Amino acid sequence: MQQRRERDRAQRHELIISTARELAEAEGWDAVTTRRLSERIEYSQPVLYSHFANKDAIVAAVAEQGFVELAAAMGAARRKQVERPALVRAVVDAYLDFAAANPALYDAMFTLDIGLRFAQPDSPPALLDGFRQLSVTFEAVVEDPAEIGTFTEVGWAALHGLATLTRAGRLSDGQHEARVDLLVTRLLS
Amino acid sequence: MQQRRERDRAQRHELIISTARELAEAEGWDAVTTRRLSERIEYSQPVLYSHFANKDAIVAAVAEQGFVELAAAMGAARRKQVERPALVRAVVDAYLDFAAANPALYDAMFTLDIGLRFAQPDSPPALLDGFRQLSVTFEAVVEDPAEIGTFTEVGWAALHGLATLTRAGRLSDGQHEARVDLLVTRLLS
DNA sequence: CTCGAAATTCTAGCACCGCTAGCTTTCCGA
DNA sequence: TCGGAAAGCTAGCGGTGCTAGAATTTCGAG
Repeated sequence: MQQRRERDRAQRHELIISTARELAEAEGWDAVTTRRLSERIEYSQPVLYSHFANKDAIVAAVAEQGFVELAAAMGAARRKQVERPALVRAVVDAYLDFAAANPALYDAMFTLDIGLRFAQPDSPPALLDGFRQLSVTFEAVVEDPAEIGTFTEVGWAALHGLATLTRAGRLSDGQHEARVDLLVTRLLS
Repeated sequence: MQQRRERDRAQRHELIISTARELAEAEGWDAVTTRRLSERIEYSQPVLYSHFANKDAIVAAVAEQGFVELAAAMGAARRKQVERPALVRAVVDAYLDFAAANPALYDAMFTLDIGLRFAQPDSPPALLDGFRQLSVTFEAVVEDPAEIGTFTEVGWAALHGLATLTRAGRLSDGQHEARVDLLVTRLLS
């Protein structure tokens, strides 16, 4: 009985997150208002606030889901390729494809920038996992092991820059392959 | 007489832009509301709308100012250094220093992402100028001239990624130099 | 089965947002 | 000095995130 209630509550918690995500992906984050969101889940606004401290916390929950999925996508890509040059390329593609396929989700993770810190006790494990997926991928191409951390950060920054500038329409169309080729051959090999 | 009025009007136009910029830099773009802005310039809200179509147009005007200044900063750095490795490094530093020194301005240029397109007739010349500053800088380090455009886009993406991730506090502290070194030696040389 | 406290949910409202219709004031040439 | 034009303001619209307090539902004790 008590458990039944907690189960229902957890279910509604997830419903809020998935509904916010769908609405954002369909119409952008500006369309995700507490009114529209509460309407969609068929509860009143205050119910949202019994699950989350504020709207930012809802966005942060969506972002965390994104980090889990991004880490999984890179992990899957890594497991499919073992040879060196193809491996790096596969993970890079996985990252950029993820960003392109889930623009609103990627916004929640990076652009909207709720106060999610890295390398803090409160930062979600998925966030560190994603970083580690990149790190392990680059291990093969960097000589000095002490350099891996820095190398990963620079590689990640390059990927993030490509993802955001592409989304903003600020890079020339039809040159995507050429850019990724250049990045992988010059920086990541 | 008529001219006097036009001069006053142009002056107020600039006042709006600079006030918006100062307010954003001091308290973030969330604090830049039409009410607070009109209060600061000591006119009522509708006056803002006699100069700009909407609030986004004000942000876009600030962003354009940013593109002018960024292009100038890179140009100045380029003119101070002529030797090859130091040249690239100087321009890269100029870019990252600019982003770090003017976070709200950089947000207006890239993150807030008003509908500013690149390579369109309506895109401000300063925007193309900035791209050209990078392009000219990289000319020396890329063999195939046909590759310069792609090379510039990738280099720019890496810089943009570093700037945004650094601002968000998502890269490890105290490793900035190491990251820039790595980027310049591996990608941009 | 009934009652009443506790848990849950909703209504209604706050202060703020971007934006604008329409009134009031100021300007300036005839 | 006057009157039309230009300029600026007040007040308000529909929207936002968020919340106090009222209304409802739940559910165990008697």
